[in-house]
Amino acid sequence: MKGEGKPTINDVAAAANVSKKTVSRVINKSPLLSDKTRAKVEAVIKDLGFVPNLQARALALRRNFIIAAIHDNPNAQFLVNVQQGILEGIEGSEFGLMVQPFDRNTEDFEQEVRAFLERQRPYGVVLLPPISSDEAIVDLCREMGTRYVRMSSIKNDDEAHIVSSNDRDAVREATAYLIEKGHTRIGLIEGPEGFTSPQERRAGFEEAMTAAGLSLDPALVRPGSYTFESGVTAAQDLIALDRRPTAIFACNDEMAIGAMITCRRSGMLIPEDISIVGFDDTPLSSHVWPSLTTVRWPIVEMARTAAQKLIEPDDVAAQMPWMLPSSLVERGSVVPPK
Amino acid sequence: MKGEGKPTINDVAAAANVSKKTVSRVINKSPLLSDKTRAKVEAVIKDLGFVPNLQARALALRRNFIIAAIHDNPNAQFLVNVQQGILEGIEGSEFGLMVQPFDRNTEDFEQEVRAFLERQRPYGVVLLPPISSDEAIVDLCREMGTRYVRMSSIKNDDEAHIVSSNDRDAVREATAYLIEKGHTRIGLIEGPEGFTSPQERRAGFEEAMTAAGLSLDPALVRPGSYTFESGVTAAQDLIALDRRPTAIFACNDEMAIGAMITCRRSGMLIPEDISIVGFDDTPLSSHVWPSLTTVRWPIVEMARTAAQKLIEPDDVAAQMPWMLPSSLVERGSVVPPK
DNA sequence: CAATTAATTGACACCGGTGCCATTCAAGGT
DNA sequence: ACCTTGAATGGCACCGGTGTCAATTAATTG
Repeated sequence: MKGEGKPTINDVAAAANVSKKTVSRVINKSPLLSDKTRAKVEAVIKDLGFVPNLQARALALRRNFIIAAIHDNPNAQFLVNVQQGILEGIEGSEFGLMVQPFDRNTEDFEQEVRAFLERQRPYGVVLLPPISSDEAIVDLCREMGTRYVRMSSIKNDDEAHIVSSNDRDAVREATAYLIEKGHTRIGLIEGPEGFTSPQERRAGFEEAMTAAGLSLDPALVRPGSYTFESGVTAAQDLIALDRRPTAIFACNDEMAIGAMITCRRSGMLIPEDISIVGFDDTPLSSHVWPSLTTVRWPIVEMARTAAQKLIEPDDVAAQMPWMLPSSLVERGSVVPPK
Repeated sequence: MKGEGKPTINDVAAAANVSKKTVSRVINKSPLLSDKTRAKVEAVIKDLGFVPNLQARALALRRNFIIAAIHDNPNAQFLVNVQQGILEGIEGSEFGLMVQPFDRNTEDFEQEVRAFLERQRPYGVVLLPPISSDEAIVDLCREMGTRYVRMSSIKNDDEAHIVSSNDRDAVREATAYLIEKGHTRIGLIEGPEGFTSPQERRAGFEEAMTAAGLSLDPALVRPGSYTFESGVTAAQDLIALDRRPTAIFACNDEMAIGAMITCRRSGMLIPEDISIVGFDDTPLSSHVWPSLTTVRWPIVEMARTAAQKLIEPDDVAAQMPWMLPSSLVERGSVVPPK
């Protein structure tokens, strides 16, 4: 083991006077190995500063030590939180995190994903919403034998490869909180159609209203698209009503802040004249004035769990929780109605 | 090439009736190959859907097809922009993007970086600020023979491994813009000490003031730490002065918005009573009211350039630009003073 | 104590490519 | 026509690990 380069398994084997296979067993924590040999080899490994070459292992094992986060243009804060969570999940392991966005609007979107998976052969992939609800991609993972976990808001099939948040419960709780404060005319700004998460949020809202014996006035339910502008538009509609709502629940923070600014611009005081609740707990929500009461998605926890499920064996992964709780973050944008 | 698994170079070689080495030459675009053979092999590759195994190549070439972004807790938007840039830079290549944050405050920070580099052996790393100014990490890369590019705001030595933005020019331009509008008493909210980028920004500010024959009133220069709160504090100081500034230049958007909110809360109108300019062009800056005039860092371009420099040969990389222009984004927070 | 059986360890091919050098073959020089 | 030279390919070891199965050694049993 003279030379310049990093020591290899052969150097270790020679120095410890054992076969390379035995060294391999040590670094793989194989149980069929005498404690004496293990100790001897470990000492040599430490002494030489040996680090197993992941590329060689990847070749032999046919799987790379990489977890890939596959996404389609989610917002920055979300993406960063997911990355943080995944990194927490793989911390202490040998895995690395690879990030790969795709544009679902291109013709050969599926081909691109396939090409990526074939090239980098990640050990597992975390599918971020909204891509996580694309069944074609899930099929692709299955077909290629790539482990995957979907981040989503509901468990839409019986498979184990999913982590979710209980948006519905959280929104029910948030709405109940408004009702408890005394609000009865509550506006709802919805999310974009065709996705499960806005549906769940709306369902939670309805459940809370129904449970409290309140009727659902269709005039108080406005469409939205998760954008600031759509929050503005929806809020303009709501405050133009004869009987304005005394509170608004917006299905995400951006719309909530759009609504907040719109209300204020038309002379209303927040929260005195109208209470507002958002969803997501973006950094924005604590920077606005008054700070926004909102629901916090357990994004980091979900991502961490997803990553852990990927690197654990199937039987262990199946034991792990798949639904993590969202929680209400009380700030300054809610008071009882006048 | 019956079987289940993906076709390998051997399958291609057999089907094309050439040696695997020849196939290797084709996929490496080697020039010493007859066009006829190349065409034949390429047809077979396409026919079989052969994708070279990057892990095997990584082993043989001793370098992984991965570009790693190494950072220490930068903000979310910045991080995402960098990722986007790097991904643009490696688009069309076989490279993947790996993201790895480190905590510079831990004892064995350097060891962690080393362990990461030894394990994953990325082909190249992009060092994000503020980690990019850590010479120990740069030395580590050099020692390990890992290619690297530093994202930073000035070129502090004669090496080629750097991409920057010309903060100084941009701030000079932005300040000149304020002066041109008629402002003469301009407040400056600085960035944290000990980093090069705030120094450059301040220098640009001073250059513009000097060039316009304006003196630099020390009372108008307030410290800041790039946080919302520090912007609030600095603005409180500035508007408490007997002769208030008619404009404020904040070294980043967060502080600018902190200043904006502080001014408004003490009854001033923006921009009528005071003009404000920020730096960074965060999404926030177009969401506040009035929208913030700011300087846009060429983050995406810098990251793209950095990635391209990594995957190109040295002589090509040396030809690429290393300083990209920041630019002033005119919005609604600046008008001439009353 | 010999015969089994279980626990350790080693030999060797193989994962799928690339580097180095030998070989083949057509073209150019004399 | 013979020798030289260069272009186009092939052969084979090697990158640094792992899987399979055989070999060796230790422990157990009748």
